[in-house]
Amino acid sequence: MKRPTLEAVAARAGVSRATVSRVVNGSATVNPRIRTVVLRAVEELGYVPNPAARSLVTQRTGSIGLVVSEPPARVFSDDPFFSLVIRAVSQELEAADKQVVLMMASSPAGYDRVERYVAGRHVDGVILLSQHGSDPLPTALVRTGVPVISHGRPVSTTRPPYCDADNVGGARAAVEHLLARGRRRIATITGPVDMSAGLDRLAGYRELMSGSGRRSLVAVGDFTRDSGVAAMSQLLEDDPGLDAVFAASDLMAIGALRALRRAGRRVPDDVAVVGFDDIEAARFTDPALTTVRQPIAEVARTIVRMLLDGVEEGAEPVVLPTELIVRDST
Amino acid sequence: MKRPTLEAVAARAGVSRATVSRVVNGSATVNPRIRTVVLRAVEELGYVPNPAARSLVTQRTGSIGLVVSEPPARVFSDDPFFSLVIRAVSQELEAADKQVVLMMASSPAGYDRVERYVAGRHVDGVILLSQHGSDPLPTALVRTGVPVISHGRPVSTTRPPYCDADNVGGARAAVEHLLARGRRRIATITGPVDMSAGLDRLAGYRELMSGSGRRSLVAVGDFTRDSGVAAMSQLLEDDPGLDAVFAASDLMAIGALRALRRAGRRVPDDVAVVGFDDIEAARFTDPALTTVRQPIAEVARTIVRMLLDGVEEGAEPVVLPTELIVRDST
DNA sequence: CTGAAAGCGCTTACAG
DNA sequence: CTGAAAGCGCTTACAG
Repeated sequence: MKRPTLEAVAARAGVSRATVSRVVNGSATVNPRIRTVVLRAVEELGYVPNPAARSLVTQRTGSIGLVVSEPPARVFSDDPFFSLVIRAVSQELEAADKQVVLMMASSPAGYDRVERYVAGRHVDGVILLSQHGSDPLPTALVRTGVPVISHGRPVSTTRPPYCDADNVGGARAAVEHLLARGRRRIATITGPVDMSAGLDRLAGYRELMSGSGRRSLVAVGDFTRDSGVAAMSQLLEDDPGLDAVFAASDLMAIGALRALRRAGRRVPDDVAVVGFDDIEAARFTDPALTTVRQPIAEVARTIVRMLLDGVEEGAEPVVLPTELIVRDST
Repeated sequence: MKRPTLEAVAARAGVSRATVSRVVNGSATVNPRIRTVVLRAVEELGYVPNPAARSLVTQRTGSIGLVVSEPPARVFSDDPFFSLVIRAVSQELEAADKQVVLMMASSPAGYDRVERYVAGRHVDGVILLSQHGSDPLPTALVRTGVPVISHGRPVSTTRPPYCDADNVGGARAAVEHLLARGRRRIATITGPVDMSAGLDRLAGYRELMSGSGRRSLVAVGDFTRDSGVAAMSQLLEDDPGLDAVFAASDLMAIGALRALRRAGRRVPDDVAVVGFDDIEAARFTDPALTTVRQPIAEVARTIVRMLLDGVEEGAEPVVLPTELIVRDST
């Protein structure tokens, strides 16, 4: 069962290959009568254009690479954030009739593979997700000449254009809220300190703390629940009198809740807890979690638009506002 | 900045295009000395093969489509199960040096788009995830002639080869455990009844209940937390004396825990709860959740192997064992 | 082991 | 508006 080619359709319709090509690609300059005949032939033969042949001549593929730069053990691990981002991005891309090629990279071999793939022009553009400080990919990919947009502020020396949520502002709002609630000894559990989301949320916290003349109390986490448990236990040991904690992710906040429960602290009576992300699970904790919501879909939409609009290196980044969602944990 | 072609490399190395092609593709029949020269030229020019040209002649693309057939609102919503599966599958695929094209389909337009893409031979094979009863995609994709393997038992009339976890056995083990713990009025919260995972887990429950001469007590859910809350409330209304519930997903079990808490029932004292999946969150509920673990990575590995081995329609399905993980909720 | 040549299936100036 | 023809960048029998 060989697939019919343009040639076959042309023969059947009694026209040239060029004409069939024009009809298939929706060119305006085709006689309506002929168009109808060609369309019928396409239909009858079940013709579907060969994408390889097409992109060989057009030099475009219609695909966009979504590069997730993470230890594979974590990427999708259990963190809904990535999932939500990936869904939002791919939805936007498909609305623009682009296919999404999902690439995970987490090892030198993985970086190589992704770089080769992009350099080989398998994709017309790349969206970079979740980069860490040591990540060689932003630089390598920008060097291929393929358009690159970063999801989240890049930490690499190469700075592709990016869109991000307002992490600093969100953290600020969280701490402000805690202060307004009368909390005085406010700790934070940070994200990975080699990622901009981790860094920026910490910066927002520190800014407000030092601005109000208070001492920072910091424990480092990595966005996972388990790290939230460990960090909270550590904080309790460092300052048993703390009365609030701002966790840089909801997952870590969930871990913190568990550590607090184990330590016999009541939330929010003894310790208030604020998370970040507003994943669905935040509504299901006991007590329900106060958290900072990110405009995930909007960031995705913006990134796709930037990529399709051909935004160049050096362009102004776009930073979208976050929103504090107050529930029962504060 | 034009990309160098095979031609350019050949010129630089002083050999024919055919020879360069052989070297690049690792053909054994090349004089080692020549190979070295060619490799140097490739290096100096930064040559990367053009995939479109290559696949135009080889008729292969090196890509595998991962088709997720779900309302976009749910796919990645907050359910880590999909994420875990997608990660596992793409890891296996990349180990086999295949690229992963992620395709979400949830509307007639989406189905069409996916079908055209596959029919256009953008991919060498397709893995089908999460089909619902009314899903036209299995049939449409099988008809394209592209190899299709299903993740999970298909519910369509067309039956592509598949690999699945032992859903029936897992449900059976959950109910057996509940019976062994002395529970007598055991309810279940089902998954969507147009999906095989929902159907099979319900079948396992029913089988054991009727086998032990008990009446089934069923509420329908859709795998989400919210549906777990609603279903549990319903069950409590239907039979206030129930002493156990088997939820067909951990997320629904989490919802059930919340509904039970609200209703003033203690877990496990008044009501024992068992989930299904063993996602990470199951360790963080209060009390920690007893659940049925699925071999997600193993299923993924098997599916990829089946696809690459060219398993044909009509082949024996592979069903992998599940395992009961006992924690504090029973 | 190597090269000349055909051919994969399209698109797109260029004429007419 | 339509067609003949060149060309996109590879791979692979086929000779030698």
